[in-house]
Amino acid sequence: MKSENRLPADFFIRDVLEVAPELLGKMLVRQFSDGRIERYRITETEAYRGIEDRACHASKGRTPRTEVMFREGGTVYVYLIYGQYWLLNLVTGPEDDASAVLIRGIEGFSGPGRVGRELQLDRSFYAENLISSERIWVEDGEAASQITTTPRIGIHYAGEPWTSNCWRYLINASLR
DNA sequence: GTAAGGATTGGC
DNA sequence: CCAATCCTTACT
Repeated sequence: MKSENRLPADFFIRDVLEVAPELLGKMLVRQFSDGRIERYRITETEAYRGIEDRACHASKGRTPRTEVMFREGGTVYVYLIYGQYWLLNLVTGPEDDASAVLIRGIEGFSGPGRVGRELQLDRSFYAENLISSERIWVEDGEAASQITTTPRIGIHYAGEPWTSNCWRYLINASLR
């Protein structure tokens, strides 16, 4: 019952530009340490596409931090930003395709830092397997009826065409 | 060892 | 628009 609707690995082992928009409307599920299970509808995502994408962390090479992005899709990539926020990414594509989707918003919580805070993420979630994990996974949900796209946020340093690519996806034009 | 900078947020 | 905050990375 619990995992009936859990998305399989195949969902994530595709081009990040397909996965990122399709994640809108899906349910991000978190089982906390006290056993409480919460489900959050995904409302905003961003695609980071491989080593050529200058906005993608993997463009700086395979380091201890980015290593998980090079793995097969279906795992978690978390990292600490500004020394205070854990940002949640879902790795996509086949092995050696260093792409991932940044979860920028879930229903009730707007902004990637707030998502990580609500989900109580920390470094122990690095490389967590979304297919087998007992504390975080993704379930199917009602597809988004309308999707808005814009350039990605906070990557001014990346240069063209990366700063202009509309790789940010939102439900119902729910801009913040 | 030291310094620079960041896929943010919140406040002015 | 700007500062807080502190870990990661790239140097000296």
